[in-house]
Amino acid sequence: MAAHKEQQARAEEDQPAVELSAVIVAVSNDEPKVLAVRSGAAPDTLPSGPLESRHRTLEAGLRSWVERQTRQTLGYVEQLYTFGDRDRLVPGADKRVRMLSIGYLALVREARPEGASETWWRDWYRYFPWEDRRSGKPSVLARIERRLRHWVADAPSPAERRAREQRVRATFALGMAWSDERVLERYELLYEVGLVPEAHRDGRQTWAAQDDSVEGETMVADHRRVLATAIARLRGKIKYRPVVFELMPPAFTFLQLQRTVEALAGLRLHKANFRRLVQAQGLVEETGAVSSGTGGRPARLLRFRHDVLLERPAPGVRLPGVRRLRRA
Amino acid sequence: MAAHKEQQARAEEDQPAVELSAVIVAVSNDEPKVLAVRSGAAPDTLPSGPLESRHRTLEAGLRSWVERQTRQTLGYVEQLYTFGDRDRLVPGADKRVRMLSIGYLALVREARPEGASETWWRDWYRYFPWEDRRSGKPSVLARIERRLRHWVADAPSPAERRAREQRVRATFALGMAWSDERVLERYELLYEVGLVPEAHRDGRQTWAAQDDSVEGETMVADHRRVLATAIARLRGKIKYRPVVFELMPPAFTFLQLQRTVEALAGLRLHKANFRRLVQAQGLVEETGAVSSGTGGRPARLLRFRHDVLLERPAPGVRLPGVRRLRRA
DNA sequence: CTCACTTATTCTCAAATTAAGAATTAATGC
DNA sequence: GCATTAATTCTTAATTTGAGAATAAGTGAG
Repeated sequence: MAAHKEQQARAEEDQPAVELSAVIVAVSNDEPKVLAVRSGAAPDTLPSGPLESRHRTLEAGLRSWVERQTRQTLGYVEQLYTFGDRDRLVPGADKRVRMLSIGYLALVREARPEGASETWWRDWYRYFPWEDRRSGKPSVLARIERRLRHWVADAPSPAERRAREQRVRATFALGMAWSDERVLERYELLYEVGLVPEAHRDGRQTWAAQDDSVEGETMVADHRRVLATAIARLRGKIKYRPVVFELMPPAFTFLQLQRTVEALAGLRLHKANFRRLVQAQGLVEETGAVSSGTGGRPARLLRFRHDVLLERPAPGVRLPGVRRLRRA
Repeated sequence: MAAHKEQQARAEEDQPAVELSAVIVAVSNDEPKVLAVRSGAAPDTLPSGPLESRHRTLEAGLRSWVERQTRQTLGYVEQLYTFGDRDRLVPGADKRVRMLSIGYLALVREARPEGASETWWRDWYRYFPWEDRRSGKPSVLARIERRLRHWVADAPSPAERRAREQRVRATFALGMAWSDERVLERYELLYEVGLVPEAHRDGRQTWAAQDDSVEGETMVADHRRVLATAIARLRGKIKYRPVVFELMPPAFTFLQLQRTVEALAGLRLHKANFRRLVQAQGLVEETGAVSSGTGGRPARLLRFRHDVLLERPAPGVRLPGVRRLRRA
């Protein structure tokens, strides 16, 4: 078929560049950390590397260069998403080559000292300060909400106004329950409205002015978007698969587990109910030992029951109804 | 840096081929259908096409050739997974080029007559007969279970035996509750044990002999695996996002909606409870009209409330506890 | 040694949600 | 008008949550 041959030829000349990039997550000191690469004064980037032909699978390729480059041994690894908009150009290429980037989420058990290159563990809430509600509504949110309300009020038509209003309500939960998983939707809204510097950097026409940007550190290219995707995925996943345990040491207390989940979800949970839920699901068993000085009564140490992975349909650390803070 | 330059060079020579492939789903006559391409006597394939540089986004590229090739207008589209094991070779290429295939799930509202090429709507349970439990346990399962039990008994060591046992229990629910979402795990287990023809075709050393394969039509390359990924994703998604409505006509009855969900999940649900759940979530509203002759009392017609998309955190058609069939 | 303090662990109880099945309603075709 | 077929509404028991109180077991100061 002529059409087919033509397609073939076109496809070949298009040959996009392919890279693997990784959001590598650890939790230490009850804070969620992500591995970022810094070079000079430029914004942070996510570690990324080439796809080499000697690796049989994509995941093997990823593990290989990450472990070489960052000296981290990856535990759980999961493919996130393939990013490939045409604007993601290979920097410095003479012609417009599409950059395909296959994003991965990886969990590692502890934040070891940084690797060889300029690689650092950074609290992920630096990039998304509005996502951390563990000690009540963060102050950035007041500013964000104010600006979004202006944006809504400024809509060109009543229909558009309603649309904007609903979008803001759904993502930033004005008046309704905050949904910890809407990380990407929230970031995208801020981008479209022009409240993050990336929007201006990318030359978008936006409602907000350049210096209207809200707090939160930016990243190179669309890396902050990739990170948002990762956080959203992880926050969703902990609820139906026992992935938190990939971030825990071999033995831990209920409270440590709870703090880790809270760090990821950006929410505070009710202690007694959390315990009951985890226990009821049979996700853990006691080691017999107790933790030494945590200040008060010593806590029993737990370990993850590895057999649950094979045992039941799909257990996960469900969040026991978010604890309502007495007063904001 | 020398190392960097070397990497760059290596990456270039690796240049993998990239294609987009689609699992296009519709439900008609209460059966889940998927678009498949047949050529001659070869097994079915999923429709797929090249990534062209003129499209700004991957999704736009996908929509473009699917709509050209199959004459279907795609509604909801979501990226599934990027498949890129090195064994997926470009057929007929002289050297070993890696084939990267970005899989998409697309939902269309109705199964229109097939397009130009040899494209057909096929019941997805042809490929996965063991996934349909709407009228009780399908008969293939008896055979599958028998063989898996043998495989367990045949383990080389007690430890391996236990591992196999747990894996079988978890996926095929021997003795426990069936999990509709474990489609991929079940397929992969059958593949590894050698109970599907693909395993032998791919030249794997397996426990089962070639003619031990269980019922269920095979597909070219790893397409059956891609389809399993799609079904699993869709079965998961309907529970927390209102995607079923992408498959429904503009007006429908509760029972039609229920039958559609059942078709996807491969399970029967409790009628009254399903209704209550959907209603309580405010996913639908009455159109005012009623359906004509469905045999008995006419049902009120419903439409999807489009505003819920923007309104609440994450509504989906939750499955109201699977109805226990009185006796198997 | 005892008290104040801190965190762990267990209990309680009301409220909300779910599962299952029965009862009631409204058509259709003899 | 009656039998049949579905749709729709109700009922009831059981289970699961959400919230907070009560109790237990350590530590360090005096």
